Amino acid sequence: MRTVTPMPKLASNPFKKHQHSQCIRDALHSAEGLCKKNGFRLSNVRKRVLELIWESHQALGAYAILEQLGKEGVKPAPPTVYRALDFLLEAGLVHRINSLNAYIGCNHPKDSHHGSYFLICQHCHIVAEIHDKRIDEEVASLAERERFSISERALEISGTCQHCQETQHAR
Amino acid sequence: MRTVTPMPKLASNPFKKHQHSQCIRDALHSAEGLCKKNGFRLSNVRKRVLELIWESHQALGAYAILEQLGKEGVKPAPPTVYRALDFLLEAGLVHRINSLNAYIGCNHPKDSHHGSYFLICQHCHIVAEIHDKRIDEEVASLAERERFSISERALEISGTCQHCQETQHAR
DNA sequence: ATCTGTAATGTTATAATATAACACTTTGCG
DNA sequence: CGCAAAGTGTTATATTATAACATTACAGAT
Ligand SMILES: [Zn+2]
Ligand SMILES: [Zn+2]
Ligand SMILES: [Zn+2]
Ligand SMILES: [Zn+2]
Repeated sequence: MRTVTPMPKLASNPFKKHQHSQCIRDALHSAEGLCKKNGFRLSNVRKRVLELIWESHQALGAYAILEQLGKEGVKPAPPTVYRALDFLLEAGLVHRINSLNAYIGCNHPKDSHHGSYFLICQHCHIVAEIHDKRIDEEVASLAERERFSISERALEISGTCQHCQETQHAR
Repeated sequence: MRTVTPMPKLASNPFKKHQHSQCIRDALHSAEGLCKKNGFRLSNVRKRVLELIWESHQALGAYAILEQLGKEGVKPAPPTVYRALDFLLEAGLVHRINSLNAYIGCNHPKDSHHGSYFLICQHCHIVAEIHDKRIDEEVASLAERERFSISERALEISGTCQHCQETQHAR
C-alpha cells in the first residue's frame, strides 16, 4: 500500500500545522487493524462516525455528528450515533471529553492506556491527547496512599495553545 | 497572624466515618467568611443550595437540589438552582464533577487552588477532593513543555474507595 | 444455499441536564 | 425616599442522552 512509516505511531502535535490527512489515514487504518485483531465489527455507521470525529482535532458532539450524517443521506436518530460512540469508546478508539460533552479520536488505540490526558484549547477548540508517565505514577501513588482502587481517570486541562497565544486570539 | 490555629482546615477523609455535622458547620462558616470578605452576597437560595450540597459527600445533581428545595416549600424553576450553582462555582465554594454532571462542596474554599483532584467511588458515590502538589507540578511542567497556558484543570479519578473494597460492595 | 441465533440498526418516545429571554423584587446606598 | 444594580421568578426551549421495542444484516452451522 503505502510507505512503511519508521515510527509506528508518533502522533503529530495537533496544535501545529501538519499533514492531517495522514492522521485520518493512520487512525482509520489502525482502527481496522484493532477491530480485526479483537473480532470487533467495524460497521459502516461506526466507521463513518470515526471518520467524522477524525476530520479535525476538535472534539465533536454527538449531535454535530448526527448533523453531518444527515447531510450525507438520511439523518439517523440519536441512538444510532450514541451506539456507534459507545462501541468506539469501548474499543478504545475514541475518548469522551467530559467538560465538552464531545468526542475525539484516540491517538494510540493499540496501547492500553494507563492514563491519557487532554489539553483543550479554549480558542481554537483543538484537543490534544497527551501521555505522561510521571503523572501516571503520581496518580497511582496518590490512589495508593488513599487505598483507592482506580478504574478510570480523566485529566482535562483547558487553556490556550501555543499557536493561539501567538496569534493573539488569546485575550 | 500565623499558626495560631493548629491546622485551619485539614478536611476529614470523606470515605472514613467522621462527624459530618462538623463538615457542614465548617463549610457554611467558611463560606460566610469568604463571602463577607469578598463582598459576595450569600443569599438565602445560595446558602440553602450550599447546605444541600454539603448534606453528604456525594455529588448532587442540579435537579436533585431542585427536588429537595421543592420538598421544603415552593419548588423553584431550574434557573434558580443553576444561578445559585453558578454563583457558588464562581466563588469557589463548590466544584462541578464533569463525569457526573453533579456538584460537591469545596473543602478548602479559601485557598486559590492550583489544582484539585477528585476521587470518585463508583459504589458509594462519595467524592473526595484531593490536593497534590506533585501532580500540580507535573501538570505545570507538561503544559510548559507543550507551551500551553493553563486556565483550568480537572482530574477525576473513578474507582472504589477503601471502605467499599472492604465491604465487598466492589465486585 | 438455507436456516438460525446474535449482533447491529431503525424508530418512537422520553429522560436528564442546561440556558435564553424577559418580568418582577429585593437590597444597598446617596 | 428614589434609584440602580443585583438577585429571583417565570415561561419556554435548547442540548445531551437513553429506554423500549421492531426490524434487518451477518456469521456460522446444516
Ligand atoms: Zn491531524
Ligand atoms: Zn488554540
Ligand atoms: Zn463530612
Ligand atoms: Zn465507596
